[in-house]
Amino acid sequence: MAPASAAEQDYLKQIYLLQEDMGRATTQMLADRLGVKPPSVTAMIKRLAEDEGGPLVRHTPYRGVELTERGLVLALEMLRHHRLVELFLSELLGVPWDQVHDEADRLEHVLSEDLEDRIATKLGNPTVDPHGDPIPSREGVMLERDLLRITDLRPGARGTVSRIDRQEAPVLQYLASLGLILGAPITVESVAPYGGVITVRVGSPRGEAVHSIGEDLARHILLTCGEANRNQAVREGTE
Amino acid sequence: MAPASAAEQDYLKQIYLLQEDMGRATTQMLADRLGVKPPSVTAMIKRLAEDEGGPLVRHTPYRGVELTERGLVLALEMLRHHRLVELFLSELLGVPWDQVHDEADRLEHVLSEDLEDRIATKLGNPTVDPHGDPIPSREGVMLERDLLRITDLRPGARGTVSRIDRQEAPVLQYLASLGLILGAPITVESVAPYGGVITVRVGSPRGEAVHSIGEDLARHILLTCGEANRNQAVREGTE
DNA sequence: ACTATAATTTAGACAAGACTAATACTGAAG
DNA sequence: CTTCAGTATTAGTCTTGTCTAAATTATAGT
Repeated sequence: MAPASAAEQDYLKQIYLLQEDMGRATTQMLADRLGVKPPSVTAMIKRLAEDEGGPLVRHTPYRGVELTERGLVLALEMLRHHRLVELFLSELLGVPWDQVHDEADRLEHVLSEDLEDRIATKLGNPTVDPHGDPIPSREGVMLERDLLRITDLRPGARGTVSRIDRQEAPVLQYLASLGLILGAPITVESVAPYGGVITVRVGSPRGEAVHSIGEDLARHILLTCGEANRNQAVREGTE
Repeated sequence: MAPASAAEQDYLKQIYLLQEDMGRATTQMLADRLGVKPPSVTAMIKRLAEDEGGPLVRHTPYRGVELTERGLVLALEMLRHHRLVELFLSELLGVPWDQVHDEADRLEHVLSEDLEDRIATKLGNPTVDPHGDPIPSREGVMLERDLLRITDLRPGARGTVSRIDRQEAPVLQYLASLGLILGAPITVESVAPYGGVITVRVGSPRGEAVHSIGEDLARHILLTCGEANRNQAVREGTE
């Protein structure tokens, strides 16, 4: 549909992800995530902003960048490719959890529409990937799920790990070693008042292991919580 | 093992293929196959010849180019990737046999060694791809098969289609429409003396359709022939 | 042996993407 | 209101891989 180089696709995807979880995308943040120096980002943004066939991003100098409608479509297409491939590798080839992300990062750019469709069909048109991240539909729509970050719960709250919003293999390995994998039931034991440390019990309500997790990491673990917990579980200040 | 860009990999693969089926690789032939102009080929050959870490090709100006040991290893690795992917797409995702080539051409460059292994294992370490082309082993060894080109048979000879040495989708579609697919039994009906046209009967010895095929195309259809046919089937001049 | 044609290579240009060094802007603290 | 630290941008360079136009070499035909 739209011809964009692999590099352009990477930038668009990353701008989308930053908008989603930081609220905005700055030159610096993009440089970090893409493993590139800031001037390279500025240069690419310029190219994306004056793409023949319409701008893919809107750039306010010194103020950051945001996707246009066209850019969003391409970003979501990449995200769909990426997450479908992750699930495909995991389900059909047994690639370990923590490795699918890196493989998918390379494969996503060379996936034809036809192959995308075949993979989606083979997997039964899935809506989430192996990390619990939502897979956009062909039309760019993602399933809304009512998830809460561990950091938004108060002690005593319980839930099931449903999404992990980090992709670095070592981080995922570490979490898995604590039993923090998709579907694991957990209970928040305590939240250190200023320390930024959260203690969770992993497994059945009264069994298993208890682990302390830094706030930075805990923020990326999302849970589904039963109705019971939902109302009073949210910390103040989150609204 | 060796870092080579996608473009370099394409050149090495194509040089290998040309050496294999033309005996040598010239600038022009490479330009045609790679969809590139001759000066680009010369430039790339120069780069391949003075690769840091040892030359990948040997170039005799105006005389063509050939792979070094190092270049051969890389070429075979690409060929393995390509053919494994073809089979994978065909077997596990039902991609039609005339399309797998083009998909594989893009995927071959982003396949990790780990993924290569997983695919090979999943497919039972296959030795031929959907076109009957041999898949090199991890060590770069290919199964030797005793195949004869249709053009090397004389009238009356019989055999089974076992390899088709063309990859263009329209050509493959055409052959399939004549029933010339892997495993089809055929009989050579006649060979026009100077015309370059060969007539074959497709299907059981006395049934089915008869088709005329140009020599250029027929040369790319390889057969397994029973012992009976083997000895006297070979045209003179082939040794 | 000589010459026309075809194939090859050289020369020089360009686009994509990245980098470093230098400059400009923003925002927070005094 | 000024200053300073941090972030962003510009300017200029490099590499990869491609192109066109021009020059060179090989080869086939007489």
